[in-house]
Amino acid sequence: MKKTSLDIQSLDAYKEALRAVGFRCTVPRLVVLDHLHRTSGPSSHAELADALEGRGFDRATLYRVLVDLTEAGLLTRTDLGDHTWRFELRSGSGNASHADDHPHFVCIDCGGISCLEGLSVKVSDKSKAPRAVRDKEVQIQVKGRCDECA
Amino acid sequence: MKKTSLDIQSLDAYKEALRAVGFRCTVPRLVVLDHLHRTSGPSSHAELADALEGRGFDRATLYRVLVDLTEAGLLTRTDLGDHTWRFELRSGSGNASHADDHPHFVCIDCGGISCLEGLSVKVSDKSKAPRAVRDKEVQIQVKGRCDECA
DNA sequence: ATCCTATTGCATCTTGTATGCAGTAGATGA
DNA sequence: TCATCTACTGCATACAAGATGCAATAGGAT
Repeated sequence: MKKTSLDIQSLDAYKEALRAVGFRCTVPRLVVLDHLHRTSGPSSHAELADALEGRGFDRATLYRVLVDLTEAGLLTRTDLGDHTWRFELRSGSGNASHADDHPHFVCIDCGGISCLEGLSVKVSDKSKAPRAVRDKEVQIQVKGRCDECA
Repeated sequence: MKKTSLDIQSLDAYKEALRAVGFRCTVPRLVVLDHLHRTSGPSSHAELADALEGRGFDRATLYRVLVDLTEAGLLTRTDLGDHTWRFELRSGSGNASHADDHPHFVCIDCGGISCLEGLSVKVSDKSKAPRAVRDKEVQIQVKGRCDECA
C-alpha cells in the first residue's frame, strides 16, 4: 500500500495550517506533519529523524521544524520521563481524531509510549486536590509494563 | 540553626539502610542521604552538587551515589519535564511520612510533590489499554502547577 | 593491624538539545 | 513567468546533563 510519500488528502490542510500561523510551506515541514499524522503516539526527534532517514533532511532542520511547529501551536511537546522531547499533532492541525490532553502510557521496560485516549481520572476528595487537578489543567502519565514486556 | 553538618539523629538510620541493601557506609552517601532528608522536595544532581560545594566531592561521585541509591530503592528518580532527574528519599529510608504506591501530583514549577489519595482511574475502552492498566499495576503521575505556583 | 574489594576522583565520552552563518528555495509583485 | 526579498535549510559546532573506564583510596571483615 505504498502510494505517494505524502498523504494527499491532508496536504492542503497542512498547508493551510502552516500559512495560518505565518509559516512557509516547506517540504520538511509538510513531511514532518504528515509523519506525525500517520504515527500513533508521540515521536521523539530521534525517532522522527530515523523514520525520515534517506529523505535527506538534516537532523537540525527536523529539530527546528519540531520546535517551530510547537511554538506555533501545531504540535505539543512533552517529556514522558525519559529525557527526550516527544511531539504530537494537536487537534485542529488536520488531525481531528486525536485529543490534545490525553494520558500517556509509558513502559518502564522498553520505553514504549502509547496513548490512553479512553482513560479518565477521577478525584473523589476534591477538596484536597490542587486546583489544577480539578480544572483538568494537568498532564497525566501512567507508567507500567506494556503487554510485550509483561 | 547550624549545628553539625550531619543530622546525628538519622545517621544510624542511614547507615542501617545502606547496609540493608548491601552498600558500604561512605561519607558521600551519608551526606547525600542527609541532604535529601533536610531538603523539602526533590533535588537534581546539579542542585545537590551546588549545595555540597566545598565538601570536596566529585560531581560524578555524587551522580553515582544518586543513581546507586535509586537502584537500591532508597531514592526515587523522576523527571518533572525539564530534562533533569530529581531525586527524593523514599519512605522507609528514615522518611516515614510518604507512601510510594499512590498517585502523585508533581508541580512543574517548584517540583513539589503532593499525594492524590482520592484519585481513581477509569478506562472506558478496555480493549485497547495495556493489561497493566486494567490490572492497576501502574504508577500514575499527574503533572501541573500547584496552587502556590498557579 | 592487614587485606580485599567496593567506592571514589579524574578524565573522557555520549546523547539530546540548541545556535551561527552562508546558501537555498518559498512566496510575492511585476 | 521571472525577479526579488527573506524565511528556511544544511552544515558545522557548541553545550549541558548524563554516563563510564580506570587507577587510587578507603570501608569493614578477619
